[in-house]
Amino acid sequence: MANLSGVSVRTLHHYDRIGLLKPAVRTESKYRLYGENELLRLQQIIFYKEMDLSLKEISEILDKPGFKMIQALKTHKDALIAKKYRMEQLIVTIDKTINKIKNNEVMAQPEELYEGLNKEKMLKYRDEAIDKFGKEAIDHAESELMKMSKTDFAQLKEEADENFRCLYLLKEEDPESELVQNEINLHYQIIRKFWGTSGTTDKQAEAYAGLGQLYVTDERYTTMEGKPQPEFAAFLCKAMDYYATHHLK
Amino acid sequence: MANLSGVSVRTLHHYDRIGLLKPAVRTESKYRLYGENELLRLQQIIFYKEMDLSLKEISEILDKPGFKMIQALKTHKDALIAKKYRMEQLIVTIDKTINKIKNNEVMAQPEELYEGLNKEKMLKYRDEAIDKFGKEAIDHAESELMKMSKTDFAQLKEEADENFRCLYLLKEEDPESELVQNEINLHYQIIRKFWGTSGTTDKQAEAYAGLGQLYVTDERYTTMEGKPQPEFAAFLCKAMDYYATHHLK
DNA sequence: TTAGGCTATGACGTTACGTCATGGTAAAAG
DNA sequence: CTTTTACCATGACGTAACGTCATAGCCTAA
Repeated sequence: MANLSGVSVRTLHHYDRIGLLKPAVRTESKYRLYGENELLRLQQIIFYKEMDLSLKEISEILDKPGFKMIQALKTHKDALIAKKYRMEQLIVTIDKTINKIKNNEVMAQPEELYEGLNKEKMLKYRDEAIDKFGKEAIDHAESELMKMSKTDFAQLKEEADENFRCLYLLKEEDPESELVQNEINLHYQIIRKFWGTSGTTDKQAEAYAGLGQLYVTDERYTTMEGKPQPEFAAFLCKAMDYYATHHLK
Repeated sequence: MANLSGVSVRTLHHYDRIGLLKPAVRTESKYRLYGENELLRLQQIIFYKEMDLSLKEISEILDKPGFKMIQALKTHKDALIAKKYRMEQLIVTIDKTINKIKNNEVMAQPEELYEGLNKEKMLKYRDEAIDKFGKEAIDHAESELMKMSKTDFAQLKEEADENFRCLYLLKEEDPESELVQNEINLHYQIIRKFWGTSGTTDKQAEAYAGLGQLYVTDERYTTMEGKPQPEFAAFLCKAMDYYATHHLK
């Protein structure tokens, strides 16, 4: 049986033990003898294993017919798509890391963290943020930022600026429209990078909505070309609040 | 430390035990106290974990600098690419399977196996093949085929025919040229689907070369539009033999 | 009869922790 | 000063799917 199918003897033992594939008969000397039915079942098992299903899932599929099976396969397909996506992300990240090492870019120093930004302003923002979100969160965020290289940081800042410009252009749209919400989602992802990803999801949701309030109450954060934009601030606040309540659990 | 970093206390215990991350000090009551250095190291660990590296790999990377690290990352990247590719294949397979189930295509019955082909001829071929490659291989091949649905089988047949036509068009080329060898490789893959994938690689190589001989000695297999093509048969034989000796170990 | 080759069972190893269970500690509450 | 509350530590078992011995029985050809 093992030779015919290509699986190991140990594997057959294992399948026997867990009840996935029992031998047709057991001789008096305890030898496992398999028949044609067992071979066919084994081949099904191998097939589903190739599709990365767990043995538990396989036995559920093999012992039930039709509809359930499609459901299981679809679920599994989604999982595979997610995995594939993850692989892609990781590949990109690795490439970036390799480049960083090659360029001898070391982790940024704390002093450089706010480089390129108005230092005073940032420190004020920092204090305010500590009040709003707690010292732990900010400490965490800073340690996250410190792990980034200069180019990474510059890129993140660029992304954030671009995103902000996009949102500004959408300020006449419905804050709850898909268009706006997509951009808000991007905003949230970027902000998360500044914060790091600590805290539970609902705490994060709360904090994110809170950040929206911050935009409204402090026009410094919604000033375009020197001019305060209170309506834009209100728009942002609505969009962020909607996002927090509807997309962050 | 656990709160700051987001990992569990158990995880810290684990890292301590395996020596990946030791606390800075241990109080008299055995409490683990971590300092800033440990926090930074932990964040590195988390970073590499996100990249799907094993803890062993991480400790190797963190305890050695520069070049080795790039090497490790590249190796890992290749692995990720392979995984991603695998995911893609699996997704396609699952889709096909779902479609098959939806179309209520059951596994083909043995009688239908040679449907569309000249039955007599096929049975003769079958006997001959059993002589050549042994009963086991043919039995296995048939059970493989039986697992296929009708459309699958038709598709495989179509692929085989197309491949055969291509090879015929290449009959004036050098049998060892890359062009021909690529098509021969495809031919081998298709033949393998008929055979299943049982047996060791060298046995398969032997059998594949033997199949070439079969083409030469029996013109039935290289008859185009009713006319035997002995030169084409010889060409095929050379190409297959070269492929078997050079690409099949 | 014996050696070679196959089989069975049992148990430990692998990865990266999760999840108890038991018991000690530290600091706040009473 | 004691209790409560909230952490902390160690130890051990569980997970998925077998691989890898170790020990011992079985079958068959020479």
